Amino acid sequence: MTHSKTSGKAASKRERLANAAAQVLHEQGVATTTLADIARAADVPVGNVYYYFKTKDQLVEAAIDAHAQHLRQLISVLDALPTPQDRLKALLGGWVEQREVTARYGCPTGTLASELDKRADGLDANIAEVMRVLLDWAEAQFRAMGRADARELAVALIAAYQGISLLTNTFRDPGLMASEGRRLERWIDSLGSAASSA
Amino acid sequence: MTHSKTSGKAASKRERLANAAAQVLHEQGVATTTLADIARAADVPVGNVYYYFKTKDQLVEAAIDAHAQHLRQLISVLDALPTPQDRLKALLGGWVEQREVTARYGCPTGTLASELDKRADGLDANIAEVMRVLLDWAEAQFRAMGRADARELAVALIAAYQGISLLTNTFRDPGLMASEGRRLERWIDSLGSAASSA
DNA sequence: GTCTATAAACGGATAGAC
DNA sequence: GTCTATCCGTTTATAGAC
Repeated sequence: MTHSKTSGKAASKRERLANAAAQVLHEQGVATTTLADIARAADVPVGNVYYYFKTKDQLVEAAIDAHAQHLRQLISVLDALPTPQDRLKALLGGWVEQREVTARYGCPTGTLASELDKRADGLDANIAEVMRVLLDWAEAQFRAMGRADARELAVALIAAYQGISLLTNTFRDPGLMASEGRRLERWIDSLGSAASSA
Repeated sequence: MTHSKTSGKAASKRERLANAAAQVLHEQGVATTTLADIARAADVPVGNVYYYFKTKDQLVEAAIDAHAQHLRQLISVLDALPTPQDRLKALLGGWVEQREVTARYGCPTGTLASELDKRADGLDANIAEVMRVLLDWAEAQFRAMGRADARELAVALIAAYQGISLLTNTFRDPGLMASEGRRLERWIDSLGSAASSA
């Protein structure tokens, strides 16, 4: 391999491109984003991009990897918290904190998943994997709370987030995310290890 | 105006194009869909499209109108049912029935909203309006159930649908929609005119 | 009103100089 | 390893014949 994954000093040009791709693809979507857009954001000449990524798809793939990396980091922070309720609520808190960005551009993972599912390339499997990691983590929290229906609850929680992200974005209204965040918090509180109040 | 909105007999070429656009844009997304794709689906020669729609955006707009029309029709059917609970559950039932299509292509309105929000054109306002009609209708049902937090519940319901549509599509798993549909049905049942069990 | 041929623009990708 | 110039396919959109 020609490129070391992480050089000791500043981000390599390859990393700069991957991170720029993650950001610009989130803001503009993959369809409307040109290689020139990404190159400009990374402050790299257009033609030079092809030295690091042979196709646009490889750049999209690198952006997904960047999101996956970010998710792993988030999870490791959450896992330091004492109870599963704390961990889930901290996840919620992060979503609400990001509400302004979400109102403008939607959920980074969700919008990407939505767009990639329409394309022929196999990248949809990559983004599905990222989503599955989050789903599995949430399921583990509900299971730690003693819920037998942990998977269903995890699906409901992530779906609630993806859905409210879409509405927040569609109506450009961060308040929707804030309000739904509070509702979900009450919902988590209401889930003892007992009843199955849907 | 040159074109009558509805000629007595078969769908006009303009209508054929609008309906073909609605379907193909759902299946492929606006970005990857070419005018040639829509023209082929409508069985109209490519160049001729421009006689009816001056730009691709106008065709997208017509597709959104078709979705709005479809929604109004659905609502008028639901409104014939006796109780708000019946009406909401019938809405759920329709979503679950469509789960195979959703697994393949996502929610028609949601995927469109997600994609249009990334584009410079003003079409995002059009699709937001469609979403708002559904939201307002759901709110009216919860209000008829005596809930003071009707708007919040309506947002939660539509968000749940949009979110589970995204997951159903991402994982190509219709079972997710079926399972979440049952959960939401129990949730609606649990909402008396009394407690605010989030 | 309907359709064909083609112009005009754009964007992904490559060749090759430095 | 870095960058410029350019090719080439695709797609939107138009001109104009029928």
